[in-house]
Amino acid sequence: VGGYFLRATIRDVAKLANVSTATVSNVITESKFVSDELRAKILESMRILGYEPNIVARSLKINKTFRIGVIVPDITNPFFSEIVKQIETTIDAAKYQLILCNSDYQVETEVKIYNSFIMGGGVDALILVAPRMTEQQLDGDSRLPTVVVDRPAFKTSKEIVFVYTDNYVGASMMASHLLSKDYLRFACIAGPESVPNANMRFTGFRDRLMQAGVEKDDIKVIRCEFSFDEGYKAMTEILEDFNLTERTAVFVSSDIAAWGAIEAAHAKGLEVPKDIGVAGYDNIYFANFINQGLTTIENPTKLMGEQAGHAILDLLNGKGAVPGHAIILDSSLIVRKTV
Amino acid sequence: VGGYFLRATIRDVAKLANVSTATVSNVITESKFVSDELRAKILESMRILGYEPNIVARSLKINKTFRIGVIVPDITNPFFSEIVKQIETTIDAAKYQLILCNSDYQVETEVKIYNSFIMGGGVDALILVAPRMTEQQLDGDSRLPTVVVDRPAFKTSKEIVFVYTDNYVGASMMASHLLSKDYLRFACIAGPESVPNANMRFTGFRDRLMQAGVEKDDIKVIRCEFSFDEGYKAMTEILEDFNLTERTAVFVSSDIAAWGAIEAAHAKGLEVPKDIGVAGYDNIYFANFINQGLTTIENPTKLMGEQAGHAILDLLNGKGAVPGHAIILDSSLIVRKTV
DNA sequence: GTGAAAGCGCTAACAA
DNA sequence: TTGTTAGCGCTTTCAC
Repeated sequence: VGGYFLRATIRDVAKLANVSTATVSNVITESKFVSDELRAKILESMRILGYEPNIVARSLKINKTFRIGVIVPDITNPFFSEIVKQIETTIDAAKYQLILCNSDYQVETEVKIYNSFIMGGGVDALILVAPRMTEQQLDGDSRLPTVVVDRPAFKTSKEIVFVYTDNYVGASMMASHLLSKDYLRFACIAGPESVPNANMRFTGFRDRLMQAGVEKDDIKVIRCEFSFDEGYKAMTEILEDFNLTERTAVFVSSDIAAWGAIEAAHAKGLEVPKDIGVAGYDNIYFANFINQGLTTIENPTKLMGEQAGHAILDLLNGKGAVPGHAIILDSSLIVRKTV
Repeated sequence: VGGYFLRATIRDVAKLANVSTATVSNVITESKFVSDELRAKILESMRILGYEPNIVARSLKINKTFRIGVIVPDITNPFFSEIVKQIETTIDAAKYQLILCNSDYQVETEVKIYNSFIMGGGVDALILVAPRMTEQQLDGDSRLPTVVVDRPAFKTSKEIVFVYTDNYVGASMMASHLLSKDYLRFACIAGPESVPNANMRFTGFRDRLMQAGVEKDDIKVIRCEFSFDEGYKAMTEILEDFNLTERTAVFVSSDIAAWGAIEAAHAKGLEVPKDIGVAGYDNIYFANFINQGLTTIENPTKLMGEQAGHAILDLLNGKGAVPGHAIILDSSLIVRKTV
């Protein structure tokens, strides 16, 4: 269609330079020594023909694509986009490219994408960010080196490495902080039950509270997706049920949903933290500016992305191939102004 | 390394089913009729062997990868992540995958990535989001169908389609609005000069203002990158120079920078819009909640992403191959509370 | 309706 | 040091 010319192949170059394709290949890959004379002639021929190696043919031959599949719930979520960006930066340095897929928070979609990767090939490895599929599925018939980010490790026989923070501990730090601020009633806007870390956050929070003597009835739970809208809705619901006669705090299990929750409180004419306390989780970039500064738990996205990138690179280079290896990063309490 | 088994090939399947590879291929691609008997036998063999076609080999043969390269300044920027997400959704429906690269707002990086795509192959097409390279570079020796998003069209002989809004018009709408609000002095925190649309926004803004009789000296300009941090810095700088004795408004040429600018104003003890008006551009998802609602210009990210996706698909299918075809989307003024 | 065989563009063993 | 050649796994013409 209109104006496209045929690409030169290695054979065209070889012919023009009067050498064999093997020699051309050797100057391209720098895998063998080629005399200066020939090398110059070949380079010149390549220039004349505008030759660039066909990456697909090479991939087929060497059985390596230099591409890594990344599955993420939603690239639009700042928490995930930070991670992806860092992954990209890290693997780019090693000449790998990233194939990005959104699962849209749907397990079925995630599994579909996952299967198409592990079966179809076309990538050398896989990075799964906050995956929701079952451990069995993850431990299934993949032949690909895999790193799982932001999900607790589990026992596996596969070449999987896990990069995450201890969300149970994080959530209980937040609970302690809330306790120290003299809140009496609590709500948790927790993430979906299909997300292991959402459950870690909820149980970490609740356990710490109950351990401090808070009654179960004084801890309301509501589940929602990790999004602004759902956080907004969840908070609206809570506000309808709850009478705020006692000092109450809401722990929302992601900053983005916490932001939505805060706006929902505003919409009801409530001030944060005066009328109700709201805490988040993740410490996304913007957290610092949500409602003058959202109190939250640091979930080190950059570090996670970086570690995930390095981990996958290691796996690809045959290092760090301990099945189920876990890289556990630190998280910490970030006290700001919403609680 | 440890536990990986060899993938079955089409020949293994053929052997097991006692047919030729051609027949197996025919059932896979459904390109020719195969008797029910053989088809069943082949399907069964595939199942037994856990066979899946090697996508790389197929790509080499049919000279098509079903992958599209997408270059974006920064996936972490909500404006871009929205676009990318929509692109992904759109092309996914046509079985294409997306290879994501961040240029980090650097022209050199962008050009490097661009070249590696147009030379090396490995993708069937390219989508460039808000690219900064020159028109000559864009009109250079690419053989790939390309769509350029969020940048004004220019004359080209290549199979490029442009998807964008008229930023000159958008900015002048904002200027009109500011005028109607009786502001007397103006500043424009404009994007980098290397970005065509940043200049459109600035000139559209200034022209409208001067046309209404505003003196050039009452329009301050300062350039910065499209980011929260840079918007913050730019505003800080403006505030040091400007005495706010007269009603002044700052037009920031992206929402994300506008947010930074607003926070900078807050840091100086100023209230928006009481002490100073701030307007943005793009209407990103969060704009609705920045400082109770950022006044801005709608830049339809979803539509842009969608149109870009469809455009690239059309190009790939040989449709819409008019060199330099432009798809111009509407933008509109979104009046909220910061001005 | 099915099969034999060529060949996509490259790399790498082996030969010279 | 350089060349010959087989073959990666697939699709596709062309016989049958």
